[in-house]
Amino acid sequence: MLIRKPAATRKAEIVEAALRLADELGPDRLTTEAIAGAVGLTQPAIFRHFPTKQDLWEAVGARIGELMEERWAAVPADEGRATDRVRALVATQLGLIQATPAIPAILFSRELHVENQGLRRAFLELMSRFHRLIAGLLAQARDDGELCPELDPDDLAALVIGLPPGLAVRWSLSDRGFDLGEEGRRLLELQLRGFTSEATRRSS
Amino acid sequence: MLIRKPAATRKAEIVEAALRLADELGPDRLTTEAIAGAVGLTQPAIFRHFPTKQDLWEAVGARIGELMEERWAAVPADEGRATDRVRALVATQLGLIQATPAIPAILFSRELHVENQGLRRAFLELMSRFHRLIAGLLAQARDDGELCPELDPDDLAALVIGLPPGLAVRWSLSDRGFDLGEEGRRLLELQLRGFTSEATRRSS
DNA sequence: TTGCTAAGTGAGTGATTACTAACTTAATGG
DNA sequence: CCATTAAGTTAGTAATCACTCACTTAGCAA
Repeated sequence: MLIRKPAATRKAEIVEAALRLADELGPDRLTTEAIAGAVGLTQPAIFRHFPTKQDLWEAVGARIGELMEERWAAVPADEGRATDRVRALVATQLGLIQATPAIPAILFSRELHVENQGLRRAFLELMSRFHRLIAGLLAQARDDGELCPELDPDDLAALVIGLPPGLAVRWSLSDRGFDLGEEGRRLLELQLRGFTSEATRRSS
Repeated sequence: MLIRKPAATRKAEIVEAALRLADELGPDRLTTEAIAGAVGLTQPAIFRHFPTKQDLWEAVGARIGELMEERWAAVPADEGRATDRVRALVATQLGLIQATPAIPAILFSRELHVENQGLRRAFLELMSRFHRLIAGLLAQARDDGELCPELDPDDLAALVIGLPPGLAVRWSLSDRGFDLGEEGRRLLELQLRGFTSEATRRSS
């Protein structure tokens, strides 16, 4: 018959289905009916786990944050050159967008901006932390003589973190017609090369 | 009493209102009722001008394309250094996003991606033309000795056109808490500087 | 084995929304 | 000044959707 699962498990299933369907249908067209169907439940069952749809969006937002942090954490913190760690961190962002393509649309969706200011601020905080992380690594790279010393690591980091979403626009418009990770890595090389100090460039 | 306007004028008013409201309410929450209210008409009047809501979205999309082209065309084609024209073109993109902040959300919206593939392709074509435009200018700059000769202008252009949307994500998450144009121009300077050939950098 | 808890269902509701049909009247050209 | 055209209105409809409520039963602990 029907298998009942503990609430925590179901909640996770629902959030995951919501993320997938938000991509397939668009964040706006995401209905509780569609989610229920994907999970294999009736529509009212969703409301047992999330009293309102906004609660569901909140959980989806939190999940995206978790996914980001998980992937950052998987990048070893203290080995290799600082620039290599920047490469790895950017690669996680590209991989995340590829695995969960609804993310850019959700970041711009008004679920986040009009409906849920708190969540918007949470994402801003997350992005700021990522910014500081990258900026710190770039500062370290600069101190190691890898990067041009007169460039501001904060500004460089802004360019680096803008790269994945900037590329995602073209990826999205092209109907995902190219490999986001591959293209992103190639462009990041170019980006980092522009920051490189002449001494290092000659020596490597 | 009620002022009647020719269909062409009303259509333009409706599209403009839709663009503004798509930002305020989100592209998803954009209802014919809200548009009608903003234009000063009753809701069914919208359907006299646009038989279906999809026709309206198509017109909105076409309008965005027009706005882009208008602004590009305003950049003088044959004066100044090639890099200065790149600066001017990027500035138009930043200005457009600032003036019509719904654009990024619309680019990712499923109105465009699931509902209206033709429009998506039109935007891709528009972006490709912009890409070629920038790449051509960068190639020219390279030939003028302004840019490092071994860098591929196509890839450099990809970084340059990704800058405005990449920055728009942060702008949006920060609740538009900084000047997009100003920040964008500063980062573009940094970006271009990375592409600059050493000879030029020393001489300027 | 049994009794309790909570996951899930069936049936429904009010609000919203894209869209229609029949009618009205402002604007325009002759 | 009048007739025609077309912009706009009033009233309504079918569909969709978030959400509710009373009820059922799977799963677990004692």
